Amino acid sequence: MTEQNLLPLSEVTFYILLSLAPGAKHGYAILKDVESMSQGKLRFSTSTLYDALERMLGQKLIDRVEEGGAQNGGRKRKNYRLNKKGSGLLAAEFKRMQTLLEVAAPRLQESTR
Amino acid sequence: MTEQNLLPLSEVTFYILLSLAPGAKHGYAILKDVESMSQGKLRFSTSTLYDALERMLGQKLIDRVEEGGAQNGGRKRKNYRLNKKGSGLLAAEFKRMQTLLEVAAPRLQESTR
DNA sequence: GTATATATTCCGTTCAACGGAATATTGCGA
DNA sequence: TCGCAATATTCCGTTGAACGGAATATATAC
Repeated sequence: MTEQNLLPLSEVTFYILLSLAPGAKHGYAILKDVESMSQGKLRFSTSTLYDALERMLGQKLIDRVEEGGAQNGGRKRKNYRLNKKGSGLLAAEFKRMQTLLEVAAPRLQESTR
Repeated sequence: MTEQNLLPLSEVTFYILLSLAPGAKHGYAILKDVESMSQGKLRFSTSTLYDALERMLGQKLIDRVEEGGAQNGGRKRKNYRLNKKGSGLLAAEFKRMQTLLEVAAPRLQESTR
């Protein structure tokens, strides 16, 4: 999987990476963070979020770091941390969007003339 | 279907709207246009393109305008034209991306510190 | 006329995204 | 300590966008 093949990022992937950029978080915290980042406009269902986290682990964009907490057999909160590949991909998507906006701007003018 | 529900646009939808902004085109011409717009980096399969065009017709983002050409019973080239809803949606997606970049920029800094 | 480029349609597969319910854990006030 | 709300994760089934690739049709050039 080259970086190019992963672009463009889906909205959920982009927001997860963005949410983890300042530091590790567990799933539910990401959910709330995205909600506030988007002024409540964006709300992913839990399945969408956790599906995406699993996928991103498989793609090696993020790492899971266990937290002390729940006892044996119980569920633990799982923390996720951006790794090098993940932050590189986030930066690449950022650039992709910037470039796209530059390409799009002059055409947008034409559509409203 | 409100405009919000259609956002974010998929890459193929965005590029189709963008390609039609300067004027009507038929499917294959859009395909070639997108290729050149992206300096050959982006190439949709024909099924992806024509699937998207059908969907966008259903969503009333574009209109089909028949062209003189092929005789009775044969296939005609079909031209597609951006309508008001389509160009509005393109503008909305443009703004969405701009806003997203603004939100993302400070976080990107943090991820590379 | 036949090869090549242009153009559209069709078929089957995969997988991200989703709603929503079920399950589990933590914190807190009465 | 009981119970309730908030926090947090997992599970299930469905849908539809995106895709590769083949088939089909038409136009153009030689």
